[in-house]
Amino acid sequence: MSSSSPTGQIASAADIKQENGMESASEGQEAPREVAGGAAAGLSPSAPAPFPLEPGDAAAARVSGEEGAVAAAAAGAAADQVQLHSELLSRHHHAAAAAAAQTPLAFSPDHVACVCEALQQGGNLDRLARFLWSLPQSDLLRGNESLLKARALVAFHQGIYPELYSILESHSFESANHPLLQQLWYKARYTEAERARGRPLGAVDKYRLRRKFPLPRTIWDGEETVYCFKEKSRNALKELYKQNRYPSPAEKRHLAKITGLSLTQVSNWFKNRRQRDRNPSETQSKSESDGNPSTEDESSKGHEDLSPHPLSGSSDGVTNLSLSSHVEPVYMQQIGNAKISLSSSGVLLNGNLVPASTSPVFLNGNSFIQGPNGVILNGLNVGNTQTVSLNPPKVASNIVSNGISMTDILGSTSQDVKEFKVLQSSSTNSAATTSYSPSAPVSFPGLIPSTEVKREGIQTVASQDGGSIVTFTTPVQINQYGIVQIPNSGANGQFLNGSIGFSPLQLPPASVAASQGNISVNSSTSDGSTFTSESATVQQGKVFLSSLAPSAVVYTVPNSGQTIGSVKQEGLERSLVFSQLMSVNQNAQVNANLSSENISGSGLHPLASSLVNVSPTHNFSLTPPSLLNPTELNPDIADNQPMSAPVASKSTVTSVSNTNYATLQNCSLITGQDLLSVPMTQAALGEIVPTAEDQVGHPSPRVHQDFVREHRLVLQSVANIKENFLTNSESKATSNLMMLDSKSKYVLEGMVETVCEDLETDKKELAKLQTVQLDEDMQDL
DNA sequence: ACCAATGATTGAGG
DNA sequence: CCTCAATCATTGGT
Repeated sequence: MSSSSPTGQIASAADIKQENGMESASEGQEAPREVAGGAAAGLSPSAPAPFPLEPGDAAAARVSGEEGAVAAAAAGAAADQVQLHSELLSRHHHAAAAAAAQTPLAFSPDHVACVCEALQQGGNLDRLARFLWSLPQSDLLRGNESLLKARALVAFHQGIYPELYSILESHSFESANHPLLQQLWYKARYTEAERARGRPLGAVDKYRLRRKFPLPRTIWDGEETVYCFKEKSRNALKELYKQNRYPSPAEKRHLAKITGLSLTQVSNWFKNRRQRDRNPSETQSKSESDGNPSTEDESSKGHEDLSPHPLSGSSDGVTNLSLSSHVEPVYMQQIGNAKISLSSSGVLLNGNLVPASTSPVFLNGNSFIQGPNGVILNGLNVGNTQTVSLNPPKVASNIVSNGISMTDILGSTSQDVKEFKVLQSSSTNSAATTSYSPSAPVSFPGLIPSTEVKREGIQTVASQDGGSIVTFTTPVQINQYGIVQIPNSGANGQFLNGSIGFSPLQLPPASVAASQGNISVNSSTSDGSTFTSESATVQQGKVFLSSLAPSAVVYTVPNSGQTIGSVKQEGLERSLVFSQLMSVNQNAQVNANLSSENISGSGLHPLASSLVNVSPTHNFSLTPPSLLNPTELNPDIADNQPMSAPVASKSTVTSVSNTNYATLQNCSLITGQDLLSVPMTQAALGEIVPTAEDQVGHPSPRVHQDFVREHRLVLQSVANIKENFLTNSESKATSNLMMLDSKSKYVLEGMVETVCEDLETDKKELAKLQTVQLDEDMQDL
């Protein structure tokens, strides 16, 4: 092209502003876009918003900066290649010599890269072009990213767009280069279109082009965005908004940090959100929050004032979780690029960000499962517009989150600021832990980037009802919010494996599984040093509580008194809802209360309502305060007293004293209709209730008390269980089994990972873990 | 092309 | 610097 166009031309600030309505947010947007992992780009074409343009245009400006010196020097040298050459050679002649051996040119790839970068920085594309021309087609340089980038720049500069596209699509560039390359990509498209059209493009035209030519994954992380914000960011914002419409600056900062958005964006978001909530008339929005316009947080709005929630007071941040009982609008939180919708009977598990705040509020609510046949929250809430508030368990001051001292995280506590820090106390500093970077900041509690966790394998799960076996062919994934997505393939409910990771400071992870009247609640927690997980499942009116970990919190909801619209499904015979949160302390007891009504009515088996009551003798620091705010449920039970609900007459209760903690595996398996299986790996628990043994036997697997430190062990165990499950189920063709499959392990990982703030690192680490796990699975199979 | 949703901007007020 | 109200611009759907 005309040499007159400087690098900056790629996108002038003004230009950019026009192209990007959110230009002011560019700083913030840039990051998010880079980070994410990708999910099927194909599904959602939504390309990231117009890039931030910093890089491109900034180049010129930046020249004067730190890099300026280098760039200038290099550019100058470029003017005299020979000189530069000799300089470089003299300085690195060893490497250069090596390179020289193969090519006529005495540049080592590093040198070339250096020069390319320098020229790019200097904006001297013509010289860069000449320099590139002078380079040999050395294999050594072939994969060099700097060189490729330079070539792309030159191609753009010269208007050779096909080549530009080719370059951009042929090499996976580092995320650091994405913004610039994305600009090139789009700008080239615009230019092409403009030429073809013979007139300047309007904003809409450019938008169409962006949609038409989505960025190749080589220069885009694939993170899906909606209106420029990533879903996860949006969810995080929503979560906080539910609790506090007026976040403090600290909260905003933290939110900005975890969402990757800029502070301005966060502020704008809240501002807009408030405004739009205020006058719904003008712009009814809010609908999107949970996919369910009708319910959603409207409730909160309705009765809540606009003032920020105290969050510390007795009210402790109230999270309003409202689930719609509507049959059709099954909402599934969108994760990554995959949009999975559940069928009417589907179960939805939506784990949202669970903010851990230093203030006494921990909501792990927000996660819910919604479906015509049942609504389940991370163990929290069920039913329409129920308000659930949980008090955070008190945590010992010495809690460390994977290496991060609480103090750091809680530093702002005094300000009554809810910091979203997630603490992962489990496996504290255990060096054994394979892979996660302890120091990494946490982005979302117990979550794993969806892309990381996504599992494509086919999950076979037998549904209870009708004994039909449902196979999941769709990927199940857990996203950063700990959301477990399980595509619901049929009319019959499926089970969900929960185990949504909560940070230790938060409520114990509770996950729920439900299928046609079956609910399983799986929660895991840790008490600083012990990582445990419990699970409770209800199937066909049965409840399985496999183990209680210290600090475990369990909710129970006697169905009897409660009218939980969403939970009581038509087709659902017996539904169990845990509405009551109980805190478990030393003598923690968890009682699941099943309403006989539900159970009996459906002609369940005797075992129909079986409970496992576990009382860990373990002493943990978490104190009572973690309760479910019963206000709407059972006011009388509202206190931190461990509550034991009356056991339904028909229910069988098994109680187990666990001196230690339960392992995750306990909850990995849920047996079929007549079975109650509560595999306890702990010796103490050992012989638990193998009710119907013909069922999957229990894998009892090797449970390691210290599995806490060895995630892999745990994972492996899970794998084994899975295997067993499969085996058994096969033998019993029709066996109705429910299993919390391997997904749980991901959850586990996620919990561990929670501590990591550095997504990049997380991903890598996770990938490793996952790989290991997969390998193990493969072997097992 | 139309429209709704949503992020950003602007100006006023505190 | 923050919030609010009004409004603009982009995005996403149809």
